[in-house]
Amino acid sequence: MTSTDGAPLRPTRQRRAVIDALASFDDFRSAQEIHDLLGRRGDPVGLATVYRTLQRLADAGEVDLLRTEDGEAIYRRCSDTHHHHLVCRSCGATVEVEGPTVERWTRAIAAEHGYDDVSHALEIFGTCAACRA
Amino acid sequence: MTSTDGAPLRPTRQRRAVIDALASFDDFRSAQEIHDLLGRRGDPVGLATVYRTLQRLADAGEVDLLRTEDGEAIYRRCSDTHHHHLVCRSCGATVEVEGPTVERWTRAIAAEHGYDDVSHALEIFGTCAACRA
DNA sequence: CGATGAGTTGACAATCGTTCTCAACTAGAC
DNA sequence: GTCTAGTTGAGAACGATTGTCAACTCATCG
Repeated sequence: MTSTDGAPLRPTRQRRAVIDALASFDDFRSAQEIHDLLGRRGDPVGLATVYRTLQRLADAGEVDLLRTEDGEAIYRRCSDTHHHHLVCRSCGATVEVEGPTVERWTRAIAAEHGYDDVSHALEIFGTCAACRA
Repeated sequence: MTSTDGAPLRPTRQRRAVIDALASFDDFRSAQEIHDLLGRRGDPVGLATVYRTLQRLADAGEVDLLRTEDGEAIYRRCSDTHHHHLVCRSCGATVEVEGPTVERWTRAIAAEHGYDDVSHALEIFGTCAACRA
């Protein structure tokens, strides 16, 4: 928990493998799915290591971490600017969206109630054009 | 999963106990905390029953279900209108907030990307006035 | 009142995602 | 090559949640 960050973070085969995997898909995947993917791909990485790596990346803000309805953690590489997700509830297709509107609104609402040091989590769910057909 | 709803839902001591417990606090609590609370209060209800009851209530929209950072489910009774939560990240104090701004924004963004049948989840975290001191 | 049957309960086992443990194993610095 | 701190993987451990199933509770009907 002491993300004192001083950690050097060595570039190992395993870390590279996980990062490569993340680069190979555009939707959110669970740690286990990524672990399986690596195994099938012939670049096996221990499950614990996958979890550890994903955790580090998430801490560093290099991947997004979401929770499915039943609390499972799912990951996806992401751009480093603050943004939200528009996720298709049937096929999982994800679009990163952003806009000052919500940012402003949440800050205002929080201030109004005396809350400080504000952050927020917003996910939008819908049915994408393809799935509607 | 077939929430055909036809279920009568008998008002038992246990169900009443859980509902009473929910009425006795204003922040989000985990199923286990509620289970403990009931035990201490001398109105013991089996853990499985607490989970089952909370689930039913959540399905019926009578309680809000949130996920903590580490994926644990936490519950709280709620008003039945659509709203969001402003949660103090240190003491858990919660304020229900709502406003047309976000609703409008999310719908617009979704439409812009061809997404239909939109819903969204927004939680705001911050430090409340009391905790800042 | 007693029989009946569907809904409900609770102790406990079972799942399943995730984290921990720890000895063996690097990657780089000297 | 030697050292040392960081890293890895197999498997155990954990913790929240769900499943199992026999006992129980109620409302209803005779």
